[in-house]
This record gives sequence, structure tokens and C-alpha cells, in this order.
Amino acid sequence: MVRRTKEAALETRTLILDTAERVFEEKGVSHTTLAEIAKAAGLTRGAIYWHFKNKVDLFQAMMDRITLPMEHSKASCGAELDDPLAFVRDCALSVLKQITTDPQTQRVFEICCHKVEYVDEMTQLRERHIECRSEFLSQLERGLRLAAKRGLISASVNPRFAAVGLHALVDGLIMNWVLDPSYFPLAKAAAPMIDNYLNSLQAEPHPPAAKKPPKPRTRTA
Amino acid sequence: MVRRTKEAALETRTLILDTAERVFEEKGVSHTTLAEIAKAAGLTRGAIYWHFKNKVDLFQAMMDRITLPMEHSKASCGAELDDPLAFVRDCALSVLKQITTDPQTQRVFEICCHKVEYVDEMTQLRERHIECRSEFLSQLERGLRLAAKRGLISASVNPRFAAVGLHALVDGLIMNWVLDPSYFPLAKAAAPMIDNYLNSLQAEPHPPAAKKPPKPRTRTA
DNA sequence: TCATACGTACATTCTTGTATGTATGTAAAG
DNA sequence: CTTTACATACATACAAGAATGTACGTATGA
Repeated sequence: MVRRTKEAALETRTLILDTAERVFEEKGVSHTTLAEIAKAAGLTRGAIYWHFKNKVDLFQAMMDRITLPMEHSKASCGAELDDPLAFVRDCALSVLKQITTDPQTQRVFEICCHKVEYVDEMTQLRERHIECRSEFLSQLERGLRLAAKRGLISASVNPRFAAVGLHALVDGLIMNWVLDPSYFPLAKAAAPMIDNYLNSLQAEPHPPAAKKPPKPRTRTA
Repeated sequence: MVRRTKEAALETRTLILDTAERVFEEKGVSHTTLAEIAKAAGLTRGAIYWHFKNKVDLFQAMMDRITLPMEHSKASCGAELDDPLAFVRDCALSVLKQITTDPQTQRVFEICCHKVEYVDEMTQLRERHIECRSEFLSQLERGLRLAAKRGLISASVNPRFAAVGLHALVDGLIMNWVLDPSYFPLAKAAAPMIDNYLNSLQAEPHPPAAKKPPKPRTRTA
């Protein structure tokens, strides 16, 4: 079963990536051997070593299929000028939408959240994640700052921290849903939750919800 | 250098756990060999195998030092009756406080967030995490439900979803701060952010912040 | 004297990287 | 249009190291 044409080779490459995705999710990246991936794909290690330098290279390629499109999609945007809050809302909901609708995104998120250790060469992936977060945050902050300037949100909110909070909310929702999709219906609850957060930015600050807490208490996250 | 007394043996055990914490954080759990831990502790694998069954057992013991106290601290509580919102606020802030003040908690969080793969025997740790989350959520939901009954928050909010959102916010703040503590000053920003979220529950719902988004957009988290 | 608390030695089992084999597509030469 | 030569796309085989679990040795405290 030797494939020779360009297209067939690319099919093989894709098959390896798809298979790696499944095996990585099942066994974890570092507990997965290239022999396992090869066997699951009906190939041998030789095929994998032909298309990829080693396991890390294969993993990066697998990640790139998801992250590269996400990073490139931020090119064309000036829409925040029309309605800054709608822009911010759209930013938050679009990523939630992709997670809840695309199974491949779900698998890859599950892998990079719970099935890989960020050490050695994997640390660059972590730094890339940080960079992405930084850009995403800038988007939100820009929108919120514009909204503040136009009086769409309360003047008392710090756009930077509001953006950090919104991102934390989105991130937390994703993380907890990936951890267990039966936890709550993310697809349906996403929009109201985001809207609720954005509403809180429009409201004038209330008196603090609580006075000095009587005694510190410890809880688990 | 052979230690014999009970106390000395317990010291050795603690030394192993402390060392494992450091090495796990540096190299990742599955890339760390017991020989490395032993060497870093000035011992041999024999000592580790005496105190622990294997690497997984050692890891569990290391986790228990943090998680067991957190789980047991939920025993005595009826304080939510006085001021439910203060109770909720306290729940959220106490866990944030522990993370920002205790270096050991920071290390262990860093490990279980980015330096371990949840497969095989590690999956039970994941399920335990889910259980903890569930109980934490129940605490929040109970408090919010009580607050709703007393008219302390808007009747239009769903206590369950409000609790999920608050937990997602706390979780997201922790995750993003652990990922890079220089990202934002969690210790100082925590309280205002939580208060802002709780305020949003008191406010009557505004008209939606945005009408139909013009076109879907994709962003990275 | 016996259980404890380790250190040491060994056999076995993966896993990796690489070297090598091989069959097919492809393109230039005749 | 064939033949020849080379690159492609894999499969196979091999060597080397690393990690694990266990068996065993040993010295000390009770």
C-alpha cells in the first residue's frame, strides 16, 4: 500500500494529523508513541518520520491547523467604529461559537488544556498562547475604550481591567465547559452571560455588595 | 546518611514531596524520572519507592497537601445566612487570596494546570477537580438563591447561571494569572472585579448591549 | 532480634533515531 | 513512445539509551 502521487501523500499527511489528534486526546501527548499513531493510522513510523521531524513537530503541525486560521482571521477589522460594544460582544461570542460548534476545535482544546505538558520545546507554544491572548485583549480594550469615550459604558470602569475581566470570563467558561461539556449548556448560555457582563459595565457603581468579610474562608476552585 | 527515627523518616518524606514539586514544575510530570527527583533530594530511588508506590502515588500525595486542606475547610459554614452576598464575595475572594499569597499553592496550580496530562490514573484527579467545582458552585448558587429571595439581587438573574459565571470569572482570572503573573496585578484587581460582577447582578437588565452582530468574526482566546 | 528506612544492583521493557530497503511516479533523453 | 535515471513516499531493521519495578543488601533504632 504505497502511495506515490502528491495528492496521495498529502492525504497521508492529513491522515497522520487526524489520527494524532485522536490518539493524543486519548493517551496524552507524552504518553503517546509514534508507533501507536502509526498503527492507529494503518501506517508505520517511517511514514511519520517522512512527513514530520519528530513528535514535537507533528504536534505543532496539528496545533497549527487550528491556531493559524484563528490568528489570521484578525486581519480585517474596522467594524469596531460603528458600534464598539457590539464589536466587543462579537469578539467574545465568536470564539465561544467556534468552540461549541466545531468538534475538531473541541478536541484540540481538550488536548492543549489537559493532555500536554508545557515544557522544553512546548514552552514556545505557551508563549504563543500568551501573545494571542495579548492581541485578543487589545481588541477588547480598544473597543471598550472607544465605548467609554462615547459614553456607552460607565466612566468609572477601567477599560483595561474590564477587558481582562471579560477575557477571564470567556476563558473560564471555555475551560470549564471543555472540562465537562455536560456542566452547563455553553451554546445557549454564552450570549446572556456575556451580555450580563457588558451590562454591568453600563451600570453606575453600586455601594460595595458587602462590608468587611467577618473572617477569611478558604475554598477550592 | 541513613535516617532511622520516625521523625527523620517523615522529614525525608516531606523532602521528597517538596523536591518533587520543584522538579515537576520544571520538567513536567511525565518527563520527570524518579531518579531525577531522588538525585535532586540527595537520595536514591530506593527512598522514594519506600515512601510511595510509584510516581503517580507520589504525585497524588503532593496534590493532597494542597487539595485536602481546601476540601476540608468547607465544613463549618452557616455564615451565608447573615449576608448572602458577602458570603458569595468571601467565597470567591478567599480562593483568589490563597493563590496570590501562598507560593506552594502557586507551584501546585502551575503543575496541575500546565505540567501534567490527565490520562490513565490521572483522570481520577480530574474527576475530583470536577467534584470540587460542583461543591464550590453549590455554595455560590445557594448564596445567590438566598440573595434573590431577599431581593438583594435582581429577580431576573438565574442563580445557577450567575454562579457558573462567577466561577468562570474566578477560574479564568486564576488561570490567566498563573499563566503569567505579570499579566495583571491579581492581588489588587481581584476585589474590584468580583464586586463589579456582583453589582451586575443587582442591576436591572439593560436593553441588550448590541443588536444583531453584522457578521460573525473569529478570534483566538 | 526484628522491623524500619533506606541504598544498590539487575533484568526487562519501551522508545527513539537512523540507516537501509523498495516500489512507484516523473521527467529527460533517445 | 520507450527507456533510463532519479526523487518521492513510504516500510523495515537495528542499535543504543533510558526508565521502571523488584530483589537484595545493610545499618540502625526499638
